[in-house]
Amino acid sequence: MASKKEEIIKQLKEEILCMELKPGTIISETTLSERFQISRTPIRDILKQLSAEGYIDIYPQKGSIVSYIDLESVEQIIYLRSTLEKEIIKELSLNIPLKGLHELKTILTKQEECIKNHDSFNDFMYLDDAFHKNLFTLAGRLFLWDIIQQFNAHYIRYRKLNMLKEEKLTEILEEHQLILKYIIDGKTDKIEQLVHHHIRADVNSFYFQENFDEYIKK
Amino acid sequence: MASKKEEIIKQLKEEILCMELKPGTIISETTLSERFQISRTPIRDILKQLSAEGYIDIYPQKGSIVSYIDLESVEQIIYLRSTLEKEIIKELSLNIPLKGLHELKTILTKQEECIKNHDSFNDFMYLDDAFHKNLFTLAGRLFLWDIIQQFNAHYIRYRKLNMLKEEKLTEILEEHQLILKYIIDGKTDKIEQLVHHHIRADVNSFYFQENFDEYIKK
DNA sequence: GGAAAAGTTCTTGTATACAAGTTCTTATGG
DNA sequence: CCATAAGAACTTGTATACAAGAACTTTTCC
Repeated sequence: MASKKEEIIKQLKEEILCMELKPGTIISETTLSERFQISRTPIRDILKQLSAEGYIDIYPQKGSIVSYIDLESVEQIIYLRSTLEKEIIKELSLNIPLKGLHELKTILTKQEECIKNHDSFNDFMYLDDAFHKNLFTLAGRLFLWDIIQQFNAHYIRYRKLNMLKEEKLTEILEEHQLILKYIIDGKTDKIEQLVHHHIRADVNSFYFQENFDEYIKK
Repeated sequence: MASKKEEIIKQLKEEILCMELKPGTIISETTLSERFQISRTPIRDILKQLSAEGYIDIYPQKGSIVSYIDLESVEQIIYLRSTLEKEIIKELSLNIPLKGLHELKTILTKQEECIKNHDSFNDFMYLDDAFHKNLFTLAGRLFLWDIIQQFNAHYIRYRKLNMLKEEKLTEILEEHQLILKYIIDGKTDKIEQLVHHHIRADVNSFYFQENFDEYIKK
């Protein structure tokens, strides 16, 4: 029944990422075991894993809570991503397979439609992730993308709180298009600055979300 | 008794890293629970963690073995380190605190002595790690150093198998000294190439270790 | 009334019994 | 003799009982 555990983990991650389970919420082993009709032993395994990925904080012999968003983690992950993606995209600009270009274009087309149709922020951001993940994959660095995902709990929630205005989404899309253009044209020298700005862009627009502070780690 | 678990983890990690527990060795929960005089429940917690960090592979409902060295992981971690360190050292070359310079120099002095005294490979590599960790710390990126450490099980063992000749150690030391010189002189432009070579250097000398192949993941 | 201490009721941590699955051995039939 | 199937002896996975610790409530004493 490994799949049952996986199911529960997926479920809890979703609830935490979409802030249904708010930072600070007490996580009780017995409550969870009743909810999912499973004993405490596998629940403990699940909590260990969620803790390792930053979703919850375990206080030994006291209890666990949904982790508060740690701005330090967010900043470090942004730095990591921006540094790696600069390098990766530079490499792609020297040599990218045609099939890869096609996949990237397809994603950008979908993002355009997303904006036209006024789809949800989540749908757009799903495509944003797909675009960046594709870059890693094309460069043979999916391994590193997966590592980053394991430390993403804080970053994703942060981004969610900073819900972007529609004009911001357009900006993101335009930058994606520009990145792709630079890759195609082999304009290696211009990539560094653009990617640097692109990864950090959403950090600059976090002002209009209410009740922000109570979710942040002090 | 969280410290008891930590002790056991530390012990097992050591035995795996120094190849006392060879890749492919079967890890039995009951055997470990007898050896450490503790029940299977905490042992399972320990195995989960060792698995997450790549030290062992768990085959559900079958058993666990000490992981074979995965060359793919090694290559990816080297890429990650080299990319990050290029960036970090460039930043340090623009602005490094005096105290940091002193610490780095102290480490290099110890490495010199290490070579003079014909100390063990392990002692030298401990100082190598200390040097690089210090660079991360000075740049405010200890967070990222710690992430890398979590995926180091393959890299460390690989490096160990590639036991370096003494002249190679001298080369490493000289490169460290050069890195430090570039940082001090602010020669940002020269750093990239040097660090790139430095991180990848040990990859080029893996030819003279016997029985290498049986430890490698196919 | 307030403070400190004892006791109750939570929490998680550990040990163990049992269930379920895998592998190895043995036996049986062709 | 070999192949296949049945069963025994392992493995890990789960449930549960119990231990130990933390927090909260109540009581007792000043």
